[in-house]
Amino acid sequence: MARRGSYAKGVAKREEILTTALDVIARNGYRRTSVRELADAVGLSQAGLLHYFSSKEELFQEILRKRDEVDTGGFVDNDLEHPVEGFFAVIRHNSEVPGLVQLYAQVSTEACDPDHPAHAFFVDRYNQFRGVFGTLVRDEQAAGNIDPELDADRIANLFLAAADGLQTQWMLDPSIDMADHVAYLWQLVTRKA
Amino acid sequence: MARRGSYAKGVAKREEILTTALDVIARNGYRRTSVRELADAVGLSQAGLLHYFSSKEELFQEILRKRDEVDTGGFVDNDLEHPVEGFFAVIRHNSEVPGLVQLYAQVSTEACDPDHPAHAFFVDRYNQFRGVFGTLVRDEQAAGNIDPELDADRIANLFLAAADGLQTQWMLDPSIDMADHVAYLWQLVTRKA
DNA sequence: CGGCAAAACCATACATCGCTCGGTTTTCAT
DNA sequence: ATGAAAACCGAGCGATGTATGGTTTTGCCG
Repeated sequence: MARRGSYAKGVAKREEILTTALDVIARNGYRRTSVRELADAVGLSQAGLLHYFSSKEELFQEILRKRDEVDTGGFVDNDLEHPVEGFFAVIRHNSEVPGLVQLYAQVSTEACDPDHPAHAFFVDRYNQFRGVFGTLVRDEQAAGNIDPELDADRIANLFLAAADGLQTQWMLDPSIDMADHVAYLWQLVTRKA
Repeated sequence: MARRGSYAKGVAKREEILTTALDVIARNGYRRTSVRELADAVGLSQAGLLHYFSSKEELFQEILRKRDEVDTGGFVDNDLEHPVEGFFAVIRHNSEVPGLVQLYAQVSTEACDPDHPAHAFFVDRYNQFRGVFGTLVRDEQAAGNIDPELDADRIANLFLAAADGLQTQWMLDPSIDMADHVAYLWQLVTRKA
């Protein structure tokens, strides 16, 4: 009943774990990163780390959730001339944090399994993004920048899919420019030949 | 020096392993499938199975390589009125073998790590597909079906990316129609508004 | 045939993994 | 100051992928 919150030291440590874990993954790669290594990197035992995140998968999910918060706060909400520029900015930013991209790709793929603890998180995430991008397209249609005959929902899904799929291609061959390709897709959609 | 080939029994068993493994993965999911389970399913010990595939990852890579052979032989090479229809057919076929799609998504993502044994395989695979789809687009441009001003290579990459990304969305929400969305992207590219 | 090298296959063991359990130490509101 | 909860640990459990050193089976060659 008398539930007490986290101590100051606890919340700081939790934050330290999140940022340090991302560093370790970026350096060692997702596959070779174990809970023991992550615990060592922040000066904890494995059991000590698992006091904060009850499983490895929960820790990873939390890293990605934090990334989403930073991204939507820093890029998407800005008052840009063209709202889609915020989307491009996120993608450009991603190519500077390959460890995060790798982590995202790996976890989101694993979470396709309905039994995965982060399954619901990603289902919800994609639905949110579909909604946001769908209204973005509809706004551009209303503004006369996109042919109103086009299907906004399908276009939204295609953009999310292209962004995801380009990550795979970029990780396999970093000379692939993700933002450039997504911008070209936008050009394909907005062109009025 | 006197290297002898596989016995008849061996090649049959190898084939049985490939098909059975795919069944098991489709039923249990990629995450919950262990080498011991796969070995049991074909009546072998773990060591017996690893005589054919020196590692779990090599086995999975071999399943995907075989899938590619079947797909390109059965769909792409056909003399279709519109060659891109072969591409759509593969995607439609994929939605009937969710286990394979899950396996492909998982392994291709893991193989983004340069140290992964299947890394070179996937780098090569994507380069091949980029080439094939690029010439497909250029052919359509020559035939007057696609605006010759458009960048065939970028479009090819976008199609591969969309196909990959739609797999994630489809696995998270099977009501997403992958083939329909890719066909819509084709419509976006071929339209001459 | 018969022999014999290589393929097919197994029992066992090992290191590492994520995670649990029972405990001790540290924090901090009262 | 005190006591309850948070912070943290040592030890260990079950499962995993894989290496080792062997035995059995196959099928080419003389």
